[in-house]
Amino acid sequence: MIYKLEKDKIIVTDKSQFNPKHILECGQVFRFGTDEQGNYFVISKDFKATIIEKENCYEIVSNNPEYFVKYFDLDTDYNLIKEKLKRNKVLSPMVDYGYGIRILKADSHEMIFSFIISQNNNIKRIQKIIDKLCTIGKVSDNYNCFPTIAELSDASLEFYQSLGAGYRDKFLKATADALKDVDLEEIKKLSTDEIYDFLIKLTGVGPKVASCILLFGFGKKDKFPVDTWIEQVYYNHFSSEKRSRPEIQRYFENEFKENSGLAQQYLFYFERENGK
DNA sequence: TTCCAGGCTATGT
DNA sequence: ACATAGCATGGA
Repeated sequence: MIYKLEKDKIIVTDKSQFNPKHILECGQVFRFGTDEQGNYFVISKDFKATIIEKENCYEIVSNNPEYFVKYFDLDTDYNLIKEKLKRNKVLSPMVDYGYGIRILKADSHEMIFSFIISQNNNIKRIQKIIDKLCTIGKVSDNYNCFPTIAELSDASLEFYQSLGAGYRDKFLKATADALKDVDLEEIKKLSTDEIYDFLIKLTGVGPKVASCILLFGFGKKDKFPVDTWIEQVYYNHFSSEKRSRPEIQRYFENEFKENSGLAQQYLFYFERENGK
């Protein structure tokens, strides 16, 4: 057990496998930042958490501690997984570099819209577009909740065009319409392959975006999304042999199996922080 | 100015 | 099934 759950906060007692900078800046979610005191905060769905560093622990202060225990995957021991992954000698130093990364259990429809926006885009602009999208979400405290599917499908094409999302605006509108009468809780009961087939039919969702949604929004930790950064880290550190993105994905998923998603995050974080 | 960013759709072969 | 042009926007 790496945490204690209290009424209004969580105490994370193992700093070796929980680091807010690593967790939030490795690109799995986009609604985060630092406050005036330099504390990281994150907004997910309807809830907000602020992470305060103490000498021997982190305190996660939030309006829903139970939600954030699941969100930060605190019942999983990442040190065991890290030992397994470090058997790969190329990955090993990258695990040490991003030692505090955890795979977040984010909201599924929030991930669908977030990663449609992410395609062929940069993280700074993705964050700005998502912030604007959230202005139609209800206000809680001093922040906007992520919009519900009803709010998203009620929004006009003109609204989506006002986000500065470029050509992705019509993808967002089409997906909002497609999800209007879908219960994602029912989709979650399907197999991974069946969920993938459902996701990839959505306009603006291809193999990479679907893999990200499965990994972060549906808890499918055996998925290894391949984007430009992963392509780069593959050629820089693993092989110079030319492979397509689906081939690179299969290569890594076969190498890292049920922990592919976490391995992918170490690689992505390392390359983004250290690559040019 | 040109290139690139957590790629996808549409349209060829 | 695989290859590639075009795509909106903004920052380096």
